[in-house]
Amino acid sequence: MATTSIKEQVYQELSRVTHAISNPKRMELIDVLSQKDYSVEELSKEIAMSIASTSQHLQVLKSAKLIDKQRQGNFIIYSITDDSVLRLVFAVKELGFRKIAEIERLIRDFKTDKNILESITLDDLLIRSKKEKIILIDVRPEEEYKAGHIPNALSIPLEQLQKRLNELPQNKTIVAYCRGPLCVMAADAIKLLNEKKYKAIRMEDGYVEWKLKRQEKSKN
Amino acid sequence: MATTSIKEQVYQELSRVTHAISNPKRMELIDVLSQKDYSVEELSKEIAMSIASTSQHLQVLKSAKLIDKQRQGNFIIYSITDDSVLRLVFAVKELGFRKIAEIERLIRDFKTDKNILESITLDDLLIRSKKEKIILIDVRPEEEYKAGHIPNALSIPLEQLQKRLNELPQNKTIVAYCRGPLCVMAADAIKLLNEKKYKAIRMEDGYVEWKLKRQEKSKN
DNA sequence: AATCTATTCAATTATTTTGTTGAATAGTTG
DNA sequence: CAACTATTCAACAAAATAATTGAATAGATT
Repeated sequence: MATTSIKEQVYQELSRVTHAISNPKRMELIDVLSQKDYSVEELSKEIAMSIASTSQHLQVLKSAKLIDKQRQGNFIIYSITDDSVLRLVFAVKELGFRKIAEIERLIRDFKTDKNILESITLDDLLIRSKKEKIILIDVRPEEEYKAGHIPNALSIPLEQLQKRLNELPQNKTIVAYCRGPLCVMAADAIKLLNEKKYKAIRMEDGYVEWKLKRQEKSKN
Repeated sequence: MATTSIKEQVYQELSRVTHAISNPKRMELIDVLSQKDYSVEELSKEIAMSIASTSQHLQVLKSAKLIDKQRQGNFIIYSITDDSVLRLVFAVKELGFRKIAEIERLIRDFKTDKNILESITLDDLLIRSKKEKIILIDVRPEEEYKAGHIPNALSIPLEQLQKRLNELPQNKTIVAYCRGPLCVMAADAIKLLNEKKYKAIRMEDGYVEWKLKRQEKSKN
């Protein structure tokens, strides 16, 4: 019993995984990388942090095997190692969103602030789309859409929405989604669409949530 | 943009959850509590740490809403708040066991050390039990068995096994389980049984793993 | 081969975390 | 209601973490 037991060593190693996600910025990095692979420079902009610090956080994530890297020309591109990382982050959010009162309050404030009166989930979308014809739009950057999107979704990045309004029918319900519950893009899209008298609602879930849900269903 | 955005605040709050499980001892505490509710004193013994430190760790887990407490007579009994905590820990292990080479090595050493030549999973058990009659025994402390166990399992705590050998048939396969992959109890039981010429194998999954698997199936 | 540039490393400082010991607290039981 | 005891708090020292700046590195391009 002089040496640490194997059990303790395993817990020690496991805590490297949890330590890696125990920092807000690193969690945000994983969230961004869940949408699409990115370079250090792009990630640094996305999480509003110096390149050196971003790189340092990426090292931590890499050593915990949560992300991989790969050179592409001048850039080094980081990516999520596999879907078990998505499931881990999903489990954290599932717990946090439901149980931490402070988070519930923040999300409520967020919705009030963005004037999000109505929003639906993936399940709601499925049910509604059986009753009526729904136009589903993906307002994330086109690159993220290309990397993967919900079937039948139309790619209309937020910054192009104003110009491309004519592609959308006034008489049908439009559902917009982006990166997920914490992302503002879909909310901004809804605001614009509502001003232009479209019938538009936000979906909180994004592509990653859809992907995880689909996997779960196909497993049984 | 002077104040931190809501998104940042949410990540900050979420990181309290991940921070709570980012410590080996706290992770072990959750694992123990996953089996059954326990008092501070009992937990302190179980994780081999001073009562004051154990209590301190329990505070952290409580403030992240991972555990609850409740007084029972002279004792304060801690418990897992709900199954989303089990799912979170499961996700961490799923990732760690599969991806961290160091953990794989430790588990391999553990099996070699304990001379675990053969071990099966829950899925294997299901398949095998359709072909032949299998005796499933739960070698955890009786209290944990009472708090919940796999259906049709017989409770034979490890320390009673020697005395109660006569309850087990020599001609059938015996499968023993305990708290899960990191627990030594089932391995010790197998060793004893094999010495006594029983045909016995270890199941790596425990009650918690069974519970999660059942939920997943019933969801779809 | 030399230059260019994205990325990583190194050193530093302020802050946070961990585990101990011993004292304080609060709730129960006789 | 007094004594008891499990639990928590407080204070401390050692260790680890986070973010910055500026220098070094390692590929790619010309």
